[in-house]
Amino acid sequence: MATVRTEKRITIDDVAREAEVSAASVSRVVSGKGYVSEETRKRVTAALVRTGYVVNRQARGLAGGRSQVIGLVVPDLDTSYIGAIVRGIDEELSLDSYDLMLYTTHHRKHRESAFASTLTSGLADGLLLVLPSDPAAYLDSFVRRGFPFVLIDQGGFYDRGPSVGATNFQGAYDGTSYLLDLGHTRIGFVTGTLNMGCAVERRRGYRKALEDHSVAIDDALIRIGDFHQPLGYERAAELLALDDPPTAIFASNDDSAFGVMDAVRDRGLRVGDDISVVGFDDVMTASMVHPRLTTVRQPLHEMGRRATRMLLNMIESPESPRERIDLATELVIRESCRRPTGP
Amino acid sequence: MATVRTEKRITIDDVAREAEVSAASVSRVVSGKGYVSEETRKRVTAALVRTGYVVNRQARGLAGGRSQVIGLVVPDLDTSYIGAIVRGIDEELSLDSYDLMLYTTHHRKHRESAFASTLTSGLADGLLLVLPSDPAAYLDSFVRRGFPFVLIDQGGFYDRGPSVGATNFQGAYDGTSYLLDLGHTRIGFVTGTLNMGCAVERRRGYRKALEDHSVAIDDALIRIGDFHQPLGYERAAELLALDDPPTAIFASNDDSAFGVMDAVRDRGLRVGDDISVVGFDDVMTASMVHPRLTTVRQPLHEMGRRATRMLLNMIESPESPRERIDLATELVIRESCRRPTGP
DNA sequence: AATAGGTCTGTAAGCGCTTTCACATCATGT
DNA sequence: ACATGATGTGAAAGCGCTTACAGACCTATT
Repeated sequence: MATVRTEKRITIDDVAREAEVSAASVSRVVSGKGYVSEETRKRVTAALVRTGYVVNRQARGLAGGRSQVIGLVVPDLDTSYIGAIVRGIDEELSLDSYDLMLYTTHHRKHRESAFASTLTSGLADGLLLVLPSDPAAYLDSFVRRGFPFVLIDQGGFYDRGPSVGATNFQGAYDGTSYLLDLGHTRIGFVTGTLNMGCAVERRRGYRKALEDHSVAIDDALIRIGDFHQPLGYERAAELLALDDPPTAIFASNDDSAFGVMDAVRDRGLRVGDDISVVGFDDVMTASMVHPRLTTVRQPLHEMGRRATRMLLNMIESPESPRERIDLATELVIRESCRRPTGP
Repeated sequence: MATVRTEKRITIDDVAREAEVSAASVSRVVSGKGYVSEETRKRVTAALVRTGYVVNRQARGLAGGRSQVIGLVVPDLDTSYIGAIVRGIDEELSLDSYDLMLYTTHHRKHRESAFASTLTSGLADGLLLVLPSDPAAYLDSFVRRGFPFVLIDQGGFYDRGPSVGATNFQGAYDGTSYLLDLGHTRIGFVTGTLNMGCAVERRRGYRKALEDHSVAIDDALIRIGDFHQPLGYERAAELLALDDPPTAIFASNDDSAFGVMDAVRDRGLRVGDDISVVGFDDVMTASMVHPRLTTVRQPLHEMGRRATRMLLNMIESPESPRERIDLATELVIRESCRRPTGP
């Protein structure tokens, strides 16, 4: 007898034979479009169950249908920042049973464009880009070719495509204002990577808040960071070593803020009591460190969802208008800030 | 004039026409298999460049070739633990220009099997599963159908498939021994999720080390955790509230260890000086907390790479033997442990 | 000189699906 | 009674690619 090696794959024709209808009818039942009589639907559904049919996505994609795949390009997977966004994307996608193709650029720009061409050549129906390093030429080509895409947290550099972001300026403004209202006047600021729009916006928010509260801007208090903990530590250490050190430090994201907290502690000071610290993002860890970090919450999860919903809409109805939305940030007050102790 | 809406997609026939050869020849040049004369190769290559052709993966997949996609199923993306593994996978994959299809189960088991059927129905050439919650029936069906897959860090529950993991037992043994050698005899242990093989193995390593050092096992010192920070905090708090509290605590992973550290601090004790803490994994943050965490390093990145390489081999040569490998862990000594202070 | 085999190429047959299209059938409005 | 349109169905044409397959042309080997 022949050895049973790989069970034969069940195709739409098998189902059609089983239900004694044409493959076209099966297709109509499965995809839910076109006219099908109640009778036929029943027969096919039964046959579907009996055979255990699973549609072949490749064939479907090829035949002109959607591939039901969307591509996601992210810089990396190391931060829970990305994790939160992806969770949102994921949720929304599974609602419409789309699949996710993941591309990690690791900040190497050439990979972004390489992915772009693969994905648009039939593999994906649309593209989500998180923090694209420098919204390069390929985005324009998407626009030209009418290929659906949405930028997430791209922060203002590329303005010809739909995007969802957060109110970075306002968030930083709020965080800084909170510190000012507490009575701080020497507030250090650790920026993010300044070739990213959001980082620039946050610095702008910080500046504007000081201005509005008639506090002079001291450039010595503004240090350039990179959104990561080690450099946050470094910058905070520099800030604290100043002759006239700040009484509070606002970091451009939580990761940096954790670095700042470490630096404060390593200098023998207490976070909160001696030096107030504010972060940005509100990643999960922010509420787990001690003292729990006061931070500007970005609705990352929601950003993921909204971007996905937007993309899915664009795919459904290509004529829908391209939006650009910024979700509201929110100051989350915890225990890392106090009134400054008088000299 | 007709409006230019979407630039016509360039197919293999376009290239063939441009190079004045048959589509078959183009295919042979692109895929690099079959005989092609130098002359033809040149012509085609030139045409390829001129037209900017990108192969349509769906069509290639359908036509019987590989889809050049591998599926990855992970529980979530919140931890840098997964991030490290994915980075390894990613690296190895891009070497062979494979693409990654990502599925996040969020620990919901039914999603695992749903993904399994989608992926195996033509979408992916192989599957990588990180920490499959409970290596269920679908794995058996993979085996039966000869569908290539590799389990990552699955830790011993399913033994019919190839896998790559780490020496969990030995790692825990080493960590515990280190603490014992330092002079600790009352060593608390916070387990991971015990329905996971690795968690069980680590507990076993802890026990064996005590045994080998002739230290009695006190079950009151073993608390069940879940690999996450909050429960780590909880369990450590319980441990420290004991009448005869431990002088050291070994957490089954770094995340829990961070919780333990917080609990120690919140009880007014110093990590290291008063209570030694050891973790497992060596995620990036472990070297960033204060004091820096002594931990058992798992080569996560390497695990990702090896698993991927293994999978790719299986895809290439289906007859290659199925391996099960465990990569060595390594104790990384930092500042979170001291000799116990005598009473 | 005859045969064997390697090299190279194009034709054509699908892969599994969706989607016209043409053709039935049926309820409705006049 | 008839046109009208909505409803339902299957045959067949691809989607863009890979891969036998067959034929043509070359060496080598007997």
